[in-house]
Amino acid sequence: MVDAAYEQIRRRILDNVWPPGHRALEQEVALELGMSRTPVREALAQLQNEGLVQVIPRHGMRVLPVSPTDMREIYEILTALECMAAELLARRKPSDADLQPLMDASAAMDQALKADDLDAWARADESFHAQLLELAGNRQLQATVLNYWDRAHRARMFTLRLRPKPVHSTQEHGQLVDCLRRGDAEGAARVNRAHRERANCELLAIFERFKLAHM
Amino acid sequence: MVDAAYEQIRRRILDNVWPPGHRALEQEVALELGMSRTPVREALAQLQNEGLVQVIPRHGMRVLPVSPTDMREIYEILTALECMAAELLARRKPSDADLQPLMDASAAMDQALKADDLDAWARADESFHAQLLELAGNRQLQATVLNYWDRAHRARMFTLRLRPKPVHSTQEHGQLVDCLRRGDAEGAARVNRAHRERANCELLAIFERFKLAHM
DNA sequence: GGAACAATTAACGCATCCATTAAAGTATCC
DNA sequence: GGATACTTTAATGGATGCGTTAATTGTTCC
Repeated sequence: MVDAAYEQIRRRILDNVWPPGHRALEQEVALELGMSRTPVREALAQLQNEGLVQVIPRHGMRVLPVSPTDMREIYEILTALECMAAELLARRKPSDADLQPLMDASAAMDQALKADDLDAWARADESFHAQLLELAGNRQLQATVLNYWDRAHRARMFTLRLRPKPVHSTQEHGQLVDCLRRGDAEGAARVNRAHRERANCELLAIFERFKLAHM
Repeated sequence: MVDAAYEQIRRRILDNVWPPGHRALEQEVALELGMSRTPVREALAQLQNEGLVQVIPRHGMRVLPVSPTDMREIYEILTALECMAAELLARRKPSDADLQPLMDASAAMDQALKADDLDAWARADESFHAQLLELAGNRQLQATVLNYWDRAHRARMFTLRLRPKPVHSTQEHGQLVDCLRRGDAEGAARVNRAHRERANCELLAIFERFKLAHM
């Protein structure tokens, strides 16, 4: 039941049903989820150290906003970790069959872009990076990166429609897959890093411009 | 009180008072810490997703061993994140005053090595890396790295007296500080990476050799 | 009228309690 | 003698209750 509480609260936050700044008492959350305070407490504690909410004694929980500073920090970390994932994968000399999921995701991104379906594009992009992590074969890394993705998720969704069409991404993903296929760890890290840094720049610029500090 | 429980359990684990594999029921832990099961439960949940214990329904908690695979994964992550920290710090063009704590820690390591005091050396080494993180100025990074350190702590302590005297480390730390002082981000990352990879190799080799899989 | 102090309310943190369920032990049957 | 089914035990997860404490409101004094 604590899992149910965790998942439901997490979903509400990620989907902006409970927007940043939203407050609720333990009791209110418990009532809404149809359970007692105990599992809610545990779920909130969990979400707190994942950085999604803050629990303030006597004031219940508060959905944490993501400041531009947070975003910068998170993207710095994600860049480092994902480059590492790319490098690890390249070192394993993956076969084409191994890389198929990545190519599928790339193709899906392409198609979504042609169809002008940004949501589908975002899903495919996420899938690409998830597959990359999966293939890198470091479970701890995977867990950590997934957590940071959660933290950045809302901001990404906000900027999705504010930034130029992600035409570069497909090409860059292609380059990355090439490096991986060649087992070129250095290259994979470099390409992925460039990809990430460009994307991060774009995002952060929009973020600052729109003064989305209140997210 | 949940904080007290968390700290006490964590200490017992890190100090090997409760060795890897140690089991205890919630009730027993609660009794030992002089509190009820509720705060213990919450502390254990926390420690579980930090990777220090596992909570098995009906069998209480179990102190998690660290397998060679875990160690490899953890060190991979730590390498990536610490290189990033070095790079970030170098980019900020730190003044000599900023870098003073690092040089102090380096000096302490030197001194401990001369006095043949491995524990003091380990503390100074930890302090060096902690300062590096602090100066890098990314809070999230700091929290994540500290967590991974905890996970690797026991293994490090075990290998401390099994590996050759860490004479290289001082020199490498010196090189790193030089890069930082010059604001040479690339160099800082490269030096730190080499430093980490060498140390990791040593540790993992010992780890495998002694079949410390049961830790 | 404003500020300070007191009283009341209510949210939280922990303890306790209870229902559920899994594990262990025992007895019976093959 | 072994295996299966049933009983019993005990640990857990969640609910509830209670003491503590902080916030708010009301009252009084300046």
